[in-house]
Amino acid sequence: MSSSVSDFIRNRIRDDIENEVVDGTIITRFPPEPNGYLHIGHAKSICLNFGVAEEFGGKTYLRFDDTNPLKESEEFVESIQQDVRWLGFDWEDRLTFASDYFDQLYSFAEQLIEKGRAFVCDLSAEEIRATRGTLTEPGSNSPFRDRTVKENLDLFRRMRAGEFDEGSRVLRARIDMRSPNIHLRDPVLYRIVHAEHHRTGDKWCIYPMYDFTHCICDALEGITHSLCTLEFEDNRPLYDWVLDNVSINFHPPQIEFSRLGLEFNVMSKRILTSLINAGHVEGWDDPRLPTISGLRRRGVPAEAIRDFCSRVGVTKQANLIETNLLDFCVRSTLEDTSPRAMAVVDPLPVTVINFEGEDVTLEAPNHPKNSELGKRELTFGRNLFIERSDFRESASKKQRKLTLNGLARLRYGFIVECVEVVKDGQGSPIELKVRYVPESRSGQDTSGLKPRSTLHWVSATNSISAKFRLFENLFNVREPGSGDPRDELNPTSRIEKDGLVERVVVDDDWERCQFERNGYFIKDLDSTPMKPVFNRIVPLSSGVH
RNA sequence: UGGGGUGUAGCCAAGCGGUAAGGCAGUGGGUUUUGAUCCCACCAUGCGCAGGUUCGAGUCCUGCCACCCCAGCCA
Repeated sequence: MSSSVSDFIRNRIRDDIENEVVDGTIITRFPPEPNGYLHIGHAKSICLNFGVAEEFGGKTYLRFDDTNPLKESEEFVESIQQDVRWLGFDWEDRLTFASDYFDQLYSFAEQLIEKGRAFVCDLSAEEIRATRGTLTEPGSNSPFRDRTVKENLDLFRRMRAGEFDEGSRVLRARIDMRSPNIHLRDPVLYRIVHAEHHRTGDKWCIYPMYDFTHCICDALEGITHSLCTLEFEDNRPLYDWVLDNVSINFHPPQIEFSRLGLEFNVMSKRILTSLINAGHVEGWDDPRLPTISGLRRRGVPAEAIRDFCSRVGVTKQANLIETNLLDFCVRSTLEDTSPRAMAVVDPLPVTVINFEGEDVTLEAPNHPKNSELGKRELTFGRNLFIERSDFRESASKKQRKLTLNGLARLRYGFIVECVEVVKDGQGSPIELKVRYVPESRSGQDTSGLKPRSTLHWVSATNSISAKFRLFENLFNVREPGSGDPRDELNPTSRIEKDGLVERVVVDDDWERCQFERNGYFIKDLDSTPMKPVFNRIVPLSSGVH
């Protein structure tokens, strides 16, 4: 029941329990609008809401805030549920929609009218804007502000009945056009939208606004702590006003925290959508995107995202988290559990000139520490491949390269000495001729040689060709989103390589694994039986600087 | 220039009047057949700035400065 995590929200809840300001269990909610896919910023909110409830023995609702039929769809409702579930959270039977409450919401609106706290306004959107005032000047009252209750009720019912055109009338709260808080200047509560709603169809042609809906839904569901992001701070007085002026005997406190910022990434649905539409990325699940579906396809485990969210913490401070923290979380959840294999992303052919006859079968553990992950066989023969970048004709002792006339250990195999470099017309190596040291076999090495580098490799007989996708930041500016995306995008955010992978990885359909020295990879859904495709989830951390 | 917020290390973040936790990053070292992992050590005389109160201030008071959010019939 007590938690190791501590932040101002959990402290507040702990106090509320102690001081008995809440009775019964803690109830939270995650309330997305189904107008896009979830991203890692939502994950922060999901981990907070579900996490808090879990820690205090409470419950969490998944509530879709579906009050704007123009932007919402079933596709998003489904993907959001999938993402929340994948992240490891369970709302059980507490799946709700703001649209479930449309009837109740409507009668609360009539209540407001009856109390003289709301009125039907015939001003156009432009006129409302013009009379709202500015940040420094007060607004002015609508000429329709003092209509009688009877007239307001009649008009509002006719709005609902579909007698009026979109934009011709709205229901407004009657608060204070001179309030320094612009949200309190007679905010719109209902607007006319003649559109099909993904759940309620054509039952309604008037739809409640967020400020009217959210607080009432919270109250009806008995949400004990309504957690939202900082930009809603100015909405809080309106949240409270609505609940104070409607007959509901429950009033959740709204508590705001700062949204997640991740450097070199954008969370804005608008920008994400435009990146997809402009073809800069391939869809909501592009592995370069910070969307949950993108991270999942990238290979990031849900556990790593949860760990990340907990390490980031919850405060009111604006933040821009470094990507290295996410990378760290990914590596540390993968380190102990991922089997190892070898893949050569950019192959350089190697001929073992003193090797004759049948291939030698070697054995390699699938994990250097965790023997439960088993072992596999490698075959060593005359034709091998190493990473092109692992060879240099000459290199300093610091650089762990195979050099001409130098030695290197082929991991779990033999020590080889490079005796000749075959080059193309441009002078770049196209083949290495090496001699292996027969008595240097891994595990029974009697050669006495101590080469300073160990290289990963594959043999022609036990590898198959594969595509590797290596990712970098999608953007090359820390805080993108302000300029033209084309100037901010990283042109090398996705690099594709044709290489080779140990065939056991494909044959046995390994899920995620570490290709030694290259990073953690996962098989992508673009794979075909002939050509597997691997996404690099994250490279290994590099000790060289 | 109105209102609402936020300022503690490169990035996060504890701290609740008693002498600056922790994580990531970084640096140095050890182990290592992955430049991985793991282990050890180092990393703020300093808490936006300036005053004040106090035996004692990141914590209280006053003034200033910087940054973020708000003028949708979006959420």
